[in-house]
Amino acid sequence: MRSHYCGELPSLAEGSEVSIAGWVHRRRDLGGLIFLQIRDREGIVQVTIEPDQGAVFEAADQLRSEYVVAIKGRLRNRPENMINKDMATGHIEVVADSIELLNRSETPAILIDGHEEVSEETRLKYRYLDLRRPEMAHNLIFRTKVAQSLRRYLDDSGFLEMETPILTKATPEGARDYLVPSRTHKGSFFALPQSPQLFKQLLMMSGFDRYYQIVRCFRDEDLRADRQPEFTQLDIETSFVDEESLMSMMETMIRGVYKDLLDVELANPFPRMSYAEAMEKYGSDKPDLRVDMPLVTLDDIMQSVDFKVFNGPANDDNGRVAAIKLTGGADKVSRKMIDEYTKFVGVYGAKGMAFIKVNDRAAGLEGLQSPIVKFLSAESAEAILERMGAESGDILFFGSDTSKVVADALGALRLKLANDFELMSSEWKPLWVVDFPMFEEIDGHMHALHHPFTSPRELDPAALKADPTGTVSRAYDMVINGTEVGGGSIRIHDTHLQSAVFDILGIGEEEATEKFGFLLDALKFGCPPHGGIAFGLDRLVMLMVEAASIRDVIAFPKTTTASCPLTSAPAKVSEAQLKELNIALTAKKEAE
RNA sequence: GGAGCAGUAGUUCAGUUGGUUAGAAUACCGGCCUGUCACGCCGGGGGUCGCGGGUUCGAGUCCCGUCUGCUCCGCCA
Repeated sequence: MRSHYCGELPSLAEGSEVSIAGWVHRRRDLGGLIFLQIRDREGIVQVTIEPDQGAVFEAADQLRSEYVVAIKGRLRNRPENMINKDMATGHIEVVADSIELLNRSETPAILIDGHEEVSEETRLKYRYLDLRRPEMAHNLIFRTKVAQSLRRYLDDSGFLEMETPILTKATPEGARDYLVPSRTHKGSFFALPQSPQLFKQLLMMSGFDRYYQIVRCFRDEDLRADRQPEFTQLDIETSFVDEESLMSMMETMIRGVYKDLLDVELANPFPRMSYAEAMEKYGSDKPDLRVDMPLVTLDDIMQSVDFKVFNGPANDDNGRVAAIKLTGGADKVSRKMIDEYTKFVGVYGAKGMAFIKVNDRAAGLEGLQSPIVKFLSAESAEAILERMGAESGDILFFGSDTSKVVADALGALRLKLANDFELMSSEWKPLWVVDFPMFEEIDGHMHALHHPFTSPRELDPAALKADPTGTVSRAYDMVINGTEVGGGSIRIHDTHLQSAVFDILGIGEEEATEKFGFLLDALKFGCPPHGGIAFGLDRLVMLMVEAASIRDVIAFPKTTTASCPLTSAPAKVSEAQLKELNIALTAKKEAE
């Protein structure tokens, strides 16, 4: 039996008897000596075998990369010989007394050393090998420790971990559903949950006033570096609380996780920012406060500038002119880079991007280098520079379009500039974004910014209907370093208010009854005031381990086309299976 | 649905204006080396250039289509 993981060995005294088990990470022969590096989930340790060790030497001589072994031996300190400081166990070695070969291995398809990059495709196809790599093992172990820390806090605070259905009902709003055909009800479908939202609200109505669940959620939408079709949420709901106490608890929980795992003290309390301020200053509802480069609105100055690109949006209620300042950027940003940044903001809908290099702040218009300077009067130029706090050597980038395009374009450019010029501070910057609008009007249709069960501040249904877009909701998002790690709200617990919200969203009475009748019914039977939050566990872990991709914190993730190269899922099913489900496929390719 | 990048040895990549037998590193196999740890040195094996079509005397290279991976926009209440 194994007595220790490799990673634990440095804490043991020299001469300790140890027995380890794992894979041959690497083998080195030097003359008659054999060096083995043995790897398990916790680390790597060197095992040394000398030629006069007889049977042990014979056993070691058979070993190849990725063979599985169990080794008994004694610890020996060898600090003078250890060159590789990266190996955590570098100053010790195990002198083997016995080596047992547990299994052989074919030549691995991918290199596990980690000193060479392997393509994503290969890594996913041989994921079980990829997960042997120390980096991936670390990420996944870290993930379970995050979950442990979260559970510990919630359990200690009286929360009940409860399960909710995976086979459930399709929701009319929100993301595309993954559907599962029903065999017993031919032609009907289950949907996999996008979140346990309604079930957790029903649990509140049942009196389980503190609920949580670490739960898989499913959304059939296109993937991103931080988005998978199935992902894990820490889902929480509580009764008889307001947003203050809930946010306070959740902060404490997240501060605890950072303290436990990274020994980092996050701000106490987290700062708050309104949605309006976040959009205004950062062009985003998840501002990254590590970067100090706010968007500055210039509408009032640009209204009178004789240049349609500026005065158009400046005079339009839905338009905006704003700028950001890259301090000392005039010399660093070449013409070519400006072209690249212009292309970059083009992706967000910006039709162009004006800039001003401030070569000599004292020289007025003469001191400015820019294609747009000819449209500016000395007074308006001075007003812009004054507003921006611009000094000699700075460069300004302008956005002038609809408010949305300006926010998206300059918001993204701000982060790109910070990355390109290494302006990100290394601190952790958490905050709450609050005061979200209840609704958003898109193409004449009302949309819930959060979800349709979020309570508005305005509790009178009639008043809400009179001015839906003017209403602020009781929602809150937790944002850390520009990543939305969690979001929630106080919910509606009044059946009339819930009906009014459905009505505003264009969900008629009939549809509301069909889709959410059970919720509207339940609200009538003594629903306590309640609210909750859901954290994206994958994103939280990703942020904490600084992973570039969500795939690096999930054991078996999907590719960009939502498939799994390891199992070849999704896959075709037999005619018999389809027949049983009463499903006929129509889109047959002629190639088949 | 759209844009960009990539696909060549087990792996990571190079491959010029279209031109002889497609290279390197690493991994693997054999040999040498008694303190290596990305060791070093010598030798060896290893290729459906993603797939299909086209242009051409000749295509890894040019053109068209298609598939796959990654990133972004749309989408993700």
